[in-house]
Amino acid sequence: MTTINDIAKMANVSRTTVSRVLNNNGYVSEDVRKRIMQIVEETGYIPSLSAKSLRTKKSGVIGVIIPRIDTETASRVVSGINEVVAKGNFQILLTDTELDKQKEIEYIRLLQSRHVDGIILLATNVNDQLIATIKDVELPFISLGQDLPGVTSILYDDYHASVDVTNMLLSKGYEKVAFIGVSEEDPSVGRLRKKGYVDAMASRGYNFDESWIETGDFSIESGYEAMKKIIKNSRGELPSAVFVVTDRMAIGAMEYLREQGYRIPEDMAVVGIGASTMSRYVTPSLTTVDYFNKEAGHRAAELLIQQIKQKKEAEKFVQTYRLIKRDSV
Amino acid sequence: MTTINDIAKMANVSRTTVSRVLNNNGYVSEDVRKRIMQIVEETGYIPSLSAKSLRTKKSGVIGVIIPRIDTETASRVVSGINEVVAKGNFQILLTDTELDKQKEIEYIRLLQSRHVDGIILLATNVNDQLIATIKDVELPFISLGQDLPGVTSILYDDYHASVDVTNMLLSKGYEKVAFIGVSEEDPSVGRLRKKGYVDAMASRGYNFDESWIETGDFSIESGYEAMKKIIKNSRGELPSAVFVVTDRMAIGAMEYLREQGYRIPEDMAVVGIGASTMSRYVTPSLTTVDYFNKEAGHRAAELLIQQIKQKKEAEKFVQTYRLIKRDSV
DNA sequence: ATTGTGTGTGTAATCGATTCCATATTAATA
DNA sequence: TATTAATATGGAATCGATTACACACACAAT
Repeated sequence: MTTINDIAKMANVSRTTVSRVLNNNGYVSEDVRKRIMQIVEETGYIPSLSAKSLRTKKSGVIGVIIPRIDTETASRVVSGINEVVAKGNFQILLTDTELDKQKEIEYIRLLQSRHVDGIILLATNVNDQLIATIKDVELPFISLGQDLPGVTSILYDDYHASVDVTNMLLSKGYEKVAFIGVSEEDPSVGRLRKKGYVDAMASRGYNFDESWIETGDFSIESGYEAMKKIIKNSRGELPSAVFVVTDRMAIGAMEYLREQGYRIPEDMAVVGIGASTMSRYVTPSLTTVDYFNKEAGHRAAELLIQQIKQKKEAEKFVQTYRLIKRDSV
Repeated sequence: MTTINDIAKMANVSRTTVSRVLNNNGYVSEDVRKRIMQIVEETGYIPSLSAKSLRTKKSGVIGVIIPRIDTETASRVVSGINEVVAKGNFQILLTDTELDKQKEIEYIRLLQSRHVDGIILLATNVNDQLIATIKDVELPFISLGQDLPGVTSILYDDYHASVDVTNMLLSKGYEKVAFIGVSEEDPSVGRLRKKGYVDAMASRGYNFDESWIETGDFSIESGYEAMKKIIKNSRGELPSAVFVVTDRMAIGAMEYLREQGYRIPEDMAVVGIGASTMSRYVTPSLTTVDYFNKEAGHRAAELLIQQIKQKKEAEKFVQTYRLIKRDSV
């Protein structure tokens, strides 16, 4: 590998001058600049970013921590992040926790040791150790999708989206709305979305059966199983609609209903959240909520880059959402 | 940030000794080792990987170049790669070309300057400049999905998969098989898959109309448009089946057929490639080919890590595939 | 003639690790 | 007892960049 010293020698100047040319600062005569640039071209020299990073404490890399890449939500977010950071000549160092909470913390440390300029975290849970670690690393930090105290967070409006969905169902005359959620360890998807449902039901004076509420684990299969349980448990009084907090689980639920010969939406309406590509192409097409994941990624990246440029107070941003009405309701 | 020097000072030893403890090599007394470890714990010290990388010429990072993250194929591959490299304590530096050929080359250079230990490339095209660049960087390198001369490549068996799909359709009595492909600039998806179709048709003695062949750009919409064109162009003699080289485009084609009131598969059978999640949940479920993308990712990562450990000659590996028969045929 | 300012370039310290080499102590072997 | 080997530690060079500081020169202003 050619180094800055090699270039300097070949151009008969000091490495300082070469550095000046490369970084476009300080005074350099046009003559020398040209000579150096030519040698750089010829040799195909590329500066070592490890060395640069060691010296400048900046890496041009931003760390992204996600629970799983192979979900549409995550890949959309990452795509959004990438579009923005690439413009700022940053790269993404991607880490995937595979839903392991402990790894969220480990990876924050790891990214710190790699001198990333900032971190975007898609957390699946919130706990004190996590918050403490984030504080401790003292890096520009964005939480996407979970409200982390003291940390700039970009939030989906889980509560209101959930209220809207439930109200929409109630308004359409589906009085008996079942619910498939996820573990309440996940404050956004688990707790808030459920709270929205519960509150909306209560405020409209509908009482609902506990047996209408089931929990899945984000997978299609778990949606299928949850639907099965709901049907099994509620013999006698079948719900007329089911609100599922993710599209994938909703697809699973639909699958079960289809298998059992229930018509959607005549026998049971189904609503999901996520606006997955699939939701549009299943039959019947699935009513869902678009969370604009890619835009959230954009936003996160923009905010992070701002923070990298100058430190800021923690802020909270709530993304808009949009109810997409389709044929499953 | 605490550095190795701080630790050394606190423990009253030289930084050499600290380094020995941290890297578990050379002789260190149990006494000193414990003392150092305790201080490391207390301070939460993490070694600077930039410094380490500068000195050792290894970064523990592997570069991944993909055409788009927000496709199921790519995210599965990345997930597969991640599962393997994470075990070896590597991280992924992700770059997304957004289908820009020139960026493939740029990113190889960039990753080189970041001292990645190796690169996995999901190329969309093959050209001399690309090959030359790969040769030039002299890094462990894996091409996934395209056969790059002189480069270790993991290949999907596009040709035979395509032959099989076509034969399967012909055997089932669909004699008039239309085809929706992509640009032949993409040797694997564009050229090989088409060749498989053409050869299979020819070898069975079926002649086919050029008007049955259309080209899309991987998007669902382009599949829709291609299907529309085929139907429009072939008035009089409608094909009885359509072989679409990606699931997404196949879904688009199905959408058009449904809209126009054609029954699938009675009026027109449809086959895709990719085994996307969607393919299973659309109605009718889509017959497709599973390319085992995640496993391909595993394989790529394993090979890369092997190559990082010791340089090897370029090899070619062909992945298996599996025809998944569903209701669209 | 002197001082100041804008240019242009180089010397050397620095970032935080690893590692070669030297040295000291202790234990084992001849 | 002398010699060798194993164990334990430190000094200093090194990786490849950036940057504070110093210096030299040209030209304008005083």
